[in-house]
Amino acid sequence: MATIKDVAKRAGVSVTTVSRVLNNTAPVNEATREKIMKAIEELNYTPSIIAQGMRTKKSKTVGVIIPDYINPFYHELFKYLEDAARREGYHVIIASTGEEASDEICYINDLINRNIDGIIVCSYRGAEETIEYLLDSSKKLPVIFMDNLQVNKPVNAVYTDGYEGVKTITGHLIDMGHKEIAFIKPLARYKVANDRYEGYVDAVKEAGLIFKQELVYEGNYHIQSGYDAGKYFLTQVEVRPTAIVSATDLMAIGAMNYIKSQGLEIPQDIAIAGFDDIYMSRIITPPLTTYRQPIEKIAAEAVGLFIHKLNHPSAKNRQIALKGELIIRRSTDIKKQEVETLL
Amino acid sequence: MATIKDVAKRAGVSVTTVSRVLNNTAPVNEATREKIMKAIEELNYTPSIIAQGMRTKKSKTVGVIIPDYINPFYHELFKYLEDAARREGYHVIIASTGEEASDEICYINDLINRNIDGIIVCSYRGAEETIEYLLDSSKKLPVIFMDNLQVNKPVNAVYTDGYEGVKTITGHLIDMGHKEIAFIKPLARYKVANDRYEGYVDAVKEAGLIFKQELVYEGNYHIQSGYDAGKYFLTQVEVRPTAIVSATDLMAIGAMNYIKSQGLEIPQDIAIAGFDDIYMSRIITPPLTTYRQPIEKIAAEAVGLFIHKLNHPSAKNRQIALKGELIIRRSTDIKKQEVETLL
DNA sequence: GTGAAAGCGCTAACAC
DNA sequence: GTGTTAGCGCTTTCAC
Repeated sequence: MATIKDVAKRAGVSVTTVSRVLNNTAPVNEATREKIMKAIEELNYTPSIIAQGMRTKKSKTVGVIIPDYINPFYHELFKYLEDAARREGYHVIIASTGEEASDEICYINDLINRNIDGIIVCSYRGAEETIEYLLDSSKKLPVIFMDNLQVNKPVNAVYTDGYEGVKTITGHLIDMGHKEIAFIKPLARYKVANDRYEGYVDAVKEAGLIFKQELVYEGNYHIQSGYDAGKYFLTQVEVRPTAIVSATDLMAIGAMNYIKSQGLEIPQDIAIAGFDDIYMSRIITPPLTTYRQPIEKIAAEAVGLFIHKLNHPSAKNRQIALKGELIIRRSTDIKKQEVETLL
Repeated sequence: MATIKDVAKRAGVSVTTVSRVLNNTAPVNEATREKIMKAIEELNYTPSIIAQGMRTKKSKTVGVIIPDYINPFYHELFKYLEDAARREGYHVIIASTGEEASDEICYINDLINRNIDGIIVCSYRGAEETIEYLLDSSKKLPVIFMDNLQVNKPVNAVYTDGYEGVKTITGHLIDMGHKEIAFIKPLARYKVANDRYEGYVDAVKEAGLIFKQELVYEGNYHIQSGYDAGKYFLTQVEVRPTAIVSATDLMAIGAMNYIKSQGLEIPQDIAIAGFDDIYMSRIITPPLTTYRQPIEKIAAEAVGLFIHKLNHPSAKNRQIALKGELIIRRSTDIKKQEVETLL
């Protein structure tokens, strides 16, 4: 690997000058510049990011904290995040969250002492301590939440408007003639979860339907809890709902599986809709109606927010709520295809 | 962030001594060691990996090249890879492969000048140039292939025995009484693909069945090509097969979708089996019979190989072929559950 | 417009 | 057992 010294020697100039043309940090004589460019070319030189980081305390790397690896939504999100970051010249290091809060904090520290330039936190649902630690870190480096946390401090955040989303999708079910609509609710700790819940409640109430607490099941984001929710709605409630809205696709798919296991038809016997639009949702039968999160845009905005905060550390934090899109498929609409042909 | 200097000052010793206790690189007086440990504790010091890398040319980071993000198998693999690497104190940086071979090489270079300590290549299916470049790089740093490439040079590799796997699964179908068994073949460029194909061919022949070329469809790993394969087998061949074996779960799922769209029943009208055991395979209906890749073990072995090569650069390269496991589900066996209850 | 020199935080000879 | 020193590859004053 050629170093800046090699380039300087070959071009017959000092390393300073080479650095200058590399970073455009001061005017350089055109002839000198050309000599240097030629040397760079010939030596196939690229500056060592490590050495740069040593001086500048920057690493052109951003840490991404992903809640659990269970939900494929995060895999997809991560991909777009990686793409968006790369387009800006950044690498991405993943930090999955574990069990022990203290381990997590160690891990975050580990990232920080790799001089990462910022942290993007995807829907963290772990320990309060870790959140606090992240909030604290955000004084020192950009921390972007892909979520709408219920915290007093106005953090930098980007997320899909869950209130609007669930309201839209519940409205769709109401339009389809359903009167008894159940909801699989996410754990209520954070605002993003409550937003979705409130979207459901308001849609039901505004349509003049009766809101029934027993039609709300609290899931834990895992597919199994969607399955359990399906079982609950089919066996434990007084009047069986004719439709189910789930706060995530994955739980909706879990519920579908229970319903199918009982020999019931979707959507004829019971309609079902999710939220996210993960890849799986179009593959399964019947394909799942859902509210698509604008995942690519979310990723781009998050990286944008990060870059902005990096360049303007004192800039006011922003919360960006993005609209998603209602995707109607067979699971709520019998007129749609039983199997998607465009995979 | 405290530095080694701060620790040295606080402990009243030189930085060298601190470095020594940090790295256990020379004996240190017990009393001195304790003083230093105390200072480290008090300052909450952790060494800067960047600065360490500056000297040692190591970064405690490994680059992972993932072929496409379409197949969820790679998401799952990546997770285990990350876990295994972390357990060894390594971070993982992802390098997805793109369209342009020259871009890819740039990207690999970019990783290398971040001083990554090695590269793990997952089933790369891209440009020949890139492979060459990687092979060339492997002279300088450990490169582990998670694949069995058809190259003359004996690389470091770990992979699931595809011959054995597909032979097992085809054998299972034969045991179930099938005589006309079709195969969705992967692109044949690399050994790993041909292994699977040969497993199919040998299973058919050894069972005394007639091998028919028209029952082999060449897919491109995407789900859509599985769908196309299903269509081909149902509409273009003389005698419709009663069973289909696919070289990947994803293509099997694509084929299932076509079959279901035609109103046929799986496995009654046609049985189908895959290879991989991705998460989706147990969620869909009917659940998919498959040959499970020992993904966690693959990841662990790959990281092990990497570490070993790092510590013994001149060690002979090894190819590790792992056995998988036949997972029988409803898609080939009517006696199994229509829907998995354990998600 | 250009260069010399210091220094980022660390490790590794080399001395003592 | 411990300290001094050089230097990894780069950026950045400060001179000229």
